[in-house]
Amino acid sequence: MIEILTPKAFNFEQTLRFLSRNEKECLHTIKNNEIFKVISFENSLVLFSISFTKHLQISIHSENQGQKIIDFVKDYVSDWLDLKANLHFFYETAQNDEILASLCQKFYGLRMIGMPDLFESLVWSIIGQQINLNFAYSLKEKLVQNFGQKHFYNNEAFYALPTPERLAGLTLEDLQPLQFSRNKAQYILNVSREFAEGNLSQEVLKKLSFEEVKKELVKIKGVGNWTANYSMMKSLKNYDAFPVEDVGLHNAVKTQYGLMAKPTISELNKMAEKWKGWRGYATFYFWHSLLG
DNA sequence: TACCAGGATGTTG
DNA sequence: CAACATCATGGT
Repeated sequence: MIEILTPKAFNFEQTLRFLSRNEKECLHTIKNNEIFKVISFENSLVLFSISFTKHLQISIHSENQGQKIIDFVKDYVSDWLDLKANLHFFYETAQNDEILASLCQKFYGLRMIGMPDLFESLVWSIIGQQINLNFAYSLKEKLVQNFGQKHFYNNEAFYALPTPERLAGLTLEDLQPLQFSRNKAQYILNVSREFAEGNLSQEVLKKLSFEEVKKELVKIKGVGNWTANYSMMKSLKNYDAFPVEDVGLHNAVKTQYGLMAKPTISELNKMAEKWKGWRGYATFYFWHSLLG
């Protein structure tokens, strides 16, 4: 058993609530308050699980339990659950906005559940463009089950995202029967090829400034402002990345502020000035409010 | 049936 | 830079 100490402001209950938001989610599984996930490490799959009693307990359910794997999984979990952020500064900023402050109180200790793998967040956000979330999960499930990596444990299948190389080798005709629109399929192929050919990598982007990273991402046809900001907040820990075009955010803001209509982009940009420095984190809290 | 859904691209003024 | 048209799939 591997233990990861958690900061004071850490709420495992809300973490589970977020990770359970859709039954079709196929890149992790939750059973009895334990989170299972398969990730790829040095060309092999590693299944691990996370439970919580006072602190996080990690179990690795693969043959290889070497120290390198343990360290890799610990880093992954710390990144995924965003254990290193200092929420104090976010909550301090939130005091500028009564509505956000009340969400912070309600969800105290909720951390921005991310996607440590940039490729995953790009694929997922492209899938989610312009369609409802439930259908998006359904598309992701088909993509993963058809082209992803399968790992068996106790006669149960766990899936990992297809590699960029696997998806880069596909054609539109492979994806359209799965109900991907032609544009959506093409956008996913575009991103996959950028990664597979080594034109785009998380390591290189980490060295660039906020604006430089966004510029690199938006170069890819199919990645616009929303997708770039989504991936930057979920994978690159840009806590101020702000997907202002997000319909879910619009709905949440309308509800939380009691507005008659959804805010326009420019209205929302103005409102979000109060969250500056933490606009991505604020967005995540508003999204969480949609779970009811 | 028209409109909406965790948008993006391209054209036009 | 803003406003619009177009894309294209499923749900209500």
